[in-house]
Amino acid sequence: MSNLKKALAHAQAQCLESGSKLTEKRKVVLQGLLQSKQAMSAYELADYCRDELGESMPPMSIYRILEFLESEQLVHKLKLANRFVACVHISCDHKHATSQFLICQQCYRVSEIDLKKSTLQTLRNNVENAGYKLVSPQLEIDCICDKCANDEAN
Amino acid sequence: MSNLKKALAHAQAQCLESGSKLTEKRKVVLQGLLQSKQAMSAYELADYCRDELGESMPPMSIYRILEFLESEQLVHKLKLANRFVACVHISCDHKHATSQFLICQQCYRVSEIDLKKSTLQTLRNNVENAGYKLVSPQLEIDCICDKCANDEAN
DNA sequence: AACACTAATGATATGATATATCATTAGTGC
DNA sequence: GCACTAATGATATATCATATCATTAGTGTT
Repeated sequence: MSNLKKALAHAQAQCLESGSKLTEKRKVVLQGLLQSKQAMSAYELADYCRDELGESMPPMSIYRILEFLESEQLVHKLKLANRFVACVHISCDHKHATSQFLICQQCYRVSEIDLKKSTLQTLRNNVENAGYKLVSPQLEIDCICDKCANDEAN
Repeated sequence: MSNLKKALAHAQAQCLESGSKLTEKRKVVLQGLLQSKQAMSAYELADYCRDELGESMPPMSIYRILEFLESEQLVHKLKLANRFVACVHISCDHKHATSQFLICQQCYRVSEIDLKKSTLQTLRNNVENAGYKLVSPQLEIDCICDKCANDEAN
């Protein structure tokens, strides 16, 4: 079974478990994100689904579906880039830790890596000392990927 | 001398030093941000300047001026919120460390606090291990401020 | 003062991201 | 087959941002 199929199967199972449904359209959107090498905007994703996956949907539907997928933790919204990525842990069974997203500001390639508990704890302390509460400890960081860095150098 | 005046004087001095000018309009925009309790979008700031400071400017000018103020490190752009804040260190003489921004996602109140060197180093290591380079170590975090948290509870 | 040069701002158009709202269709249980 | 709810479509519009060209204001030179 391909990674893609495995991921989609996992997604479907997870939706079932949470009492929701991974409809055909939702599956297509998720597939689009899974296939993409980069984070995509809703509009880019709409184009991709239409052109590459033969499923045309209005942007509004894409947004709604992304919202659904986010609520199922199958997709993450990156506020720093106004773009979306599939969760890398989509095929994992265990609950995953808080993520840290390294976002190439040039090509929108993204790495989702685990945030260490100790680092998270440090951040949380900072936040509370300042009179705030953490909402989403999702950490997004502006980076440049090695590939783009090399391209720039040349 | 009021804090506001002090900050503006500092800003002016700093611009002089860097060979640029804090024009009247730029000063007004900066003043708007300094007076505001929250981060503001460019359009909100345009309204504020017009309504409260009697200086009407097209949004395009606001964006340009914000870009200028950013380049002078007098203002920070918060990508997480698509909004702008005045730098809290605007009246400091020393170079300040990397900042961490705690952003109330409800009212856009923002705290700019220092990011500890050790935390920054940890993040930098994570990033490099994943094949990325840090671009802007400015850390923006989605929070909720105590006030909004209390309001919610009631 | 007249001129040339550059920096700053204005005006206008448009692009990109996102949300609100109402209509329609598809699925589900009875 | 009907009633109900969930999902999607259609349309409009809000919100954030940039591109581009025109105009104005400041500066230095003569």
